[in-house]
Amino acid sequence: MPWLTHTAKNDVVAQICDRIWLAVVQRTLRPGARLKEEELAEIFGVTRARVRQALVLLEQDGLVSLVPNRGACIAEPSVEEAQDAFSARLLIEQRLVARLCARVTDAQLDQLRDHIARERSAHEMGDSEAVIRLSGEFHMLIARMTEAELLFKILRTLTIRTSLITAMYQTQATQTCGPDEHARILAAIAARDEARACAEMTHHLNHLESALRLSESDRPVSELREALLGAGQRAKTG
Amino acid sequence: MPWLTHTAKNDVVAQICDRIWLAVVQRTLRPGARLKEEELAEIFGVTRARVRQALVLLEQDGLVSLVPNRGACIAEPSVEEAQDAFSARLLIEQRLVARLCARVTDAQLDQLRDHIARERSAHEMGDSEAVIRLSGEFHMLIARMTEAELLFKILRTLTIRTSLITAMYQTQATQTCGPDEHARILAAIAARDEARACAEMTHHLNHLESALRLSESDRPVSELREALLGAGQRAKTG
DNA sequence: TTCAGCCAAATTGTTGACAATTTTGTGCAC
DNA sequence: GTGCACAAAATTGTCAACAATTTGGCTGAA
Repeated sequence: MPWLTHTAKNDVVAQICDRIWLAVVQRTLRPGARLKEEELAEIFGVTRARVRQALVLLEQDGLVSLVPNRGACIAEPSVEEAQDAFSARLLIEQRLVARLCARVTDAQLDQLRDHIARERSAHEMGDSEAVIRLSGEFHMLIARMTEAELLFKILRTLTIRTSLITAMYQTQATQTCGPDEHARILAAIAARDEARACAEMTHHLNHLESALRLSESDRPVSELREALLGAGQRAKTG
Repeated sequence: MPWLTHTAKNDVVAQICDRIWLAVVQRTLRPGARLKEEELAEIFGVTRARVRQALVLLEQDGLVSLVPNRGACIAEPSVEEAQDAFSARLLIEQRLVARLCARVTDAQLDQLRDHIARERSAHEMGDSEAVIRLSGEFHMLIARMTEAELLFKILRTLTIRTSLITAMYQTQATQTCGPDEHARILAAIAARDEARACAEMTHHLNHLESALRLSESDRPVSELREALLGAGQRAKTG
């Protein structure tokens, strides 16, 4: 079910990746959390070798940072990295949505409509896990429909990155983007209006980013320095 | 020295990756070539585990295809995949070069000039290995200078892909792009002319792609079917 | 008290042997 | 001679024990 899955098969390693990713976006696993191989191995009922493979894959996706001889932990993307990720994602998704406008079929439009309906349903039922999953899946669905395999792959890793970033920098205000903006994107695609679709996608991603604490003024106290120097010092450095 | 290197450290695995990549771009290892783990392990004087790690990384970069229980071989990107790769690379590099125009320093310009000089030198001396390496490095240098870490990473894997594609589909006519087009790109960057820099980069990449046998009419006879049916049959199928 | 040095515990990295799978080769029936 | 079944070889996948590295605490001297 999860869309993150690396290989299509019933791969144990891919399942481990998915579970870790899910724990991160659900904020069960906080950024910086230590990931001990043996512990994970026991949790998932596999050997350490499998866990190790999963960690390597997750590092490639930027979800965990892997330091030689010192183990793995959930990555802590900086504000700059966060902005980079959104910037890259915008570039890719603009291209994807434009491309889809030119080639989308009616069947695909129905599929997208169906997906948004499911998003709405999950939203109303308050199933936050489904909301998160489906929300990401919408973007991946568009990517897959464009049949640009490479951009699809790139977007997959970028989505993983932004998932982590969202989990890390999110405010109480906006947990996830509602399905409404997705609907607007879909409408533009259905109208085969490239410019509008691009604009809606841009708006959507900018909205997503702006709902995070990425400004200088109110960063989260995740960084040790900031946290320990306290508010008094921050005025000086800023 | 090689710019492909995955991790900055003196990582044995990264070296294996580089050696394999180099063998591919030098056409010593042809697409489709079988990569037996034990064989590689013996060649590089390492254990199979290391080779395995390298193969996983190379698969992520699209240089080798890895089939469960059936081993690894040099990937054989289809024409569609080749076009996708160039298309994606164009998208990324346009962005990168535009971004660099806005932030390039004089020192960086000197560095680029110096690089092109080395390209020229290698070109004149007929050192084809250096030409290939430096040619790729020029693009990576631009990417690094923009300080967009993510786009840099993405471009790295795209460059690996296009290296393979070039090796696979290249004609006798153009082995590699000469340093002249790089010089034109640099000139546009030096003039801080975003539009022109983009255009030059676009021209350069299109030139690179158009020098390959990517058209329907004359595909390489890499596929077994094509190769063994012979020219007589090809007329029928085409 | 403080800090360098050192030892012990915990954790990661590596290896080689073993299991599972696929491929290749052989023989038998038809 | 052809096709199928079965066995043997080659190759990949997995594992658990062992080695190397780091971390934290302890001791003892300045």
